[in-house]
Amino acid sequence: RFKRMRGFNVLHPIGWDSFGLPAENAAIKNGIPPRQWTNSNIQQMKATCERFGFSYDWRREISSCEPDYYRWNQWFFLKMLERGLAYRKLSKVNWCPQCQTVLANEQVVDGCCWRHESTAVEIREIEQWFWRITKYSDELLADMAELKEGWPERVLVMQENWIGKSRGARVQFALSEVQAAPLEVFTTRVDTIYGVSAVLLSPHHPSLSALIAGVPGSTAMSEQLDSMRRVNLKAADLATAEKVGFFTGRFGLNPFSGERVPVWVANFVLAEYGTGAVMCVPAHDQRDFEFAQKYRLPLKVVVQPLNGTVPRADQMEQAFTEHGRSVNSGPYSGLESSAAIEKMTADAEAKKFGEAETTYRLKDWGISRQRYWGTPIPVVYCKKDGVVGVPENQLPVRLPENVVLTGEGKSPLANVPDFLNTTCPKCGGPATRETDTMDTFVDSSWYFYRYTDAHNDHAPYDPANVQYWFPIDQYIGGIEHAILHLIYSRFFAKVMRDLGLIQHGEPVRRLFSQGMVQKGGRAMSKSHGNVVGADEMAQKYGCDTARMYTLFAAPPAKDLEWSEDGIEGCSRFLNKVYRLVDRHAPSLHSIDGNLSESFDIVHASAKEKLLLRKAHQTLKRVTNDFEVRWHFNSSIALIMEYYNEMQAQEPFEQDARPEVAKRLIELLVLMLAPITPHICEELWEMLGHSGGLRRISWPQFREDLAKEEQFEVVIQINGRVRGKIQVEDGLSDAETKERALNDQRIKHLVHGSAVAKIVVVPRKLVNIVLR
RNA sequence: GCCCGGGUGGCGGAAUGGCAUACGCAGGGGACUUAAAAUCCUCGGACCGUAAAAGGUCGUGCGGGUUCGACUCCCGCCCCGGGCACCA
Repeated sequence: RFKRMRGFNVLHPIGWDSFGLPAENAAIKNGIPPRQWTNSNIQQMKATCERFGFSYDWRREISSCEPDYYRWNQWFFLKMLERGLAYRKLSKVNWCPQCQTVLANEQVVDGCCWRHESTAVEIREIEQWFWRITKYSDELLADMAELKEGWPERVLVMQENWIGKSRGARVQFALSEVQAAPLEVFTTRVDTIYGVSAVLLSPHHPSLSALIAGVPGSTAMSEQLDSMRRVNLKAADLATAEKVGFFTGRFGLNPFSGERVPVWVANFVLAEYGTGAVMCVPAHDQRDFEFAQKYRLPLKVVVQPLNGTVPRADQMEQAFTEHGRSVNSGPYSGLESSAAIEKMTADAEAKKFGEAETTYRLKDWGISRQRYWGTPIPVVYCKKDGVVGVPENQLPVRLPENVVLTGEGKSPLANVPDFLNTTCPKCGGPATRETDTMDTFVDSSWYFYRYTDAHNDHAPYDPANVQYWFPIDQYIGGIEHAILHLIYSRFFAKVMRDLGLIQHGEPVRRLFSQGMVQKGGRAMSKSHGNVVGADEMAQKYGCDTARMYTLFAAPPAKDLEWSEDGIEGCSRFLNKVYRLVDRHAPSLHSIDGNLSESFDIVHASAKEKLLLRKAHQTLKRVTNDFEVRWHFNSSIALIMEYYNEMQAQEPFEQDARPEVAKRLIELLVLMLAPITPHICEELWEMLGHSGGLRRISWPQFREDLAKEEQFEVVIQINGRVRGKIQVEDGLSDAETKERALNDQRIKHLVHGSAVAKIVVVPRKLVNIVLR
């Protein structure tokens, strides 16, 4: 509303992210079909939005569970399939036994489901569809430079960590006694390789069983391996779990030094990162240090601090992990760490036992869900042609209704023969449909583009519309979206750009992370069951009061423990404003309150001056609070102060011309209009205006009206306030100083002391520093 | 462990190096009223001081620093919230 008053063409849309598990679970619990349950919720929420006057553009309303929306999810899927961005593979997945479905990596929190905080995620092997978000890892990282201005730093940091780029080298350790492919390790500190005491393998390392076969004691080792693999701790516990390992009986050869080093299995080596094998350098890695201490592996110092001495191996209490200078490192001794890394990597490449490599923590996005209430994946399986995408002209693949929902670990769609059995688009022979549905984060990854063209039935949107509106000027959302939704959306924009649909690569220019509203110390949410109904508040106090109070309670960036203490104050205030207007409206009804550009405050009465100044000073700060700072609570406080001043000057119409009196009241109403639109419409009409506030501009701030003639200057002695004087504008520093020193009380206090210095801040303060 | 936020009256919070506690809530006192509601006026950081004033000292998580002057900037801690976490 404020931006519209400022003359902007504002697109303020609304839509319903309406697919997903909660609807399905509620349907199972209550015996209502998900669509019915979902749509009745939408009706209710829509009524609330309308009641509160949120001024959404309802012509652009969308709902992701409708075929006219989700067909475009399917369309994007097919585009990705064509381009090799969608692929299917048997993979270990996170499985939530409560949800009975797969979770994306992003949906696993502390080793548990993001919805079921106490349910540990299991690992299962299932055929899954993936989207190749990792193809964009570098770009997702690099383009964050564009977002530095408009995005909160913490969100960027979280995304950067999530992508987790690290540069290093992959180095081969040949096995010394067996005929087998060399072990490959990934390291970011190849400069420490002369300090290697062992090669450590993950318990899940693929060549492990072949490696230990035939080694004495291999049966015991297999048992030990089995138990290590079974341990399925929460990620958080994993980080603090005790380090355990055993020697495999095999040896590898350090390609740089030629040294023979033992190969160990260690529980803390991650299988899914790098190569699943690392080099163990106890002197320069804290984890290796702890492991080596426990198993008495040798410790060899190969890096020393730049301005220190070589620490004695037997006196080290922890690993020295920083960069420094190489020592005991053959031909590389004496090089600084970064130079050593560069040279050793180059040499490894030249001698073909290693190469530079960059790894990422980001993994491809698994989008298959074994549940009903989502977008069907538009693929059929044919005995002859294999995996075949559904042709575009057959979209949407409709989600069948009247399906028996079981909530058990496979998609209910597999039990719907009419859906399941189809013909192959290629050969016309019998085929079956994919029965998994898409992760609902697909729905929310591109929905905002649809707002520009919500009813297009031959494309997700007309690129020309997107060209006009995008990138989004201002996106608002909770911090919980920092990684999941906001990284998927950025990925989607890049895919759409590569499809030639859009010109830009970043969908959101400015992001505002609002605080979470809490109740009883937890985020207010349906799943916690601690939601305070907005309708009840509106019922009791009116929706303008409710709107005002939610803005007044705290700045929007802040988390807020919800309480309705204080809403009475907003209610009282709006009543006072109403009475003020009601009091003056009859006499001012037919007056033109538009002060001309040439209106000169010099000729105004004292009361006119006082109130016009207050009004325009308020206007200046309120405008800034709305536009720049987003501190709606303090803008409301300012408007209250302005009202208080008007109230204190009553009856001001006696000392103010009617057009001035009217303008003063109009300014109050206009500043409140974005906050409490309904009452302001009424007040505006009472003041004699027809046609409503719809096309009324935000009032123009006038410096000349806001300007003070007199200023209160604080007099300090040694930084403590000791007096105040009134000075007129334009008084020189010297004169201000003079006046301050002539003040009776100051004279008295300064008397007899030596003045070391006097600081004058024009129109504000004089500080007299006594020695 | 690392990275972000945050810590101000009884409460929500204000103050972008210049009068700390604006605005509002709750509370005390008063006016109006037969009474209540509503409304209006008024007082509220702590301590010392005073018959009451006037004054004074301390005070924005703790300890230092920079500055004429610090809630604000710098350094070091503590506590709370969030994120990442055996990523080699």
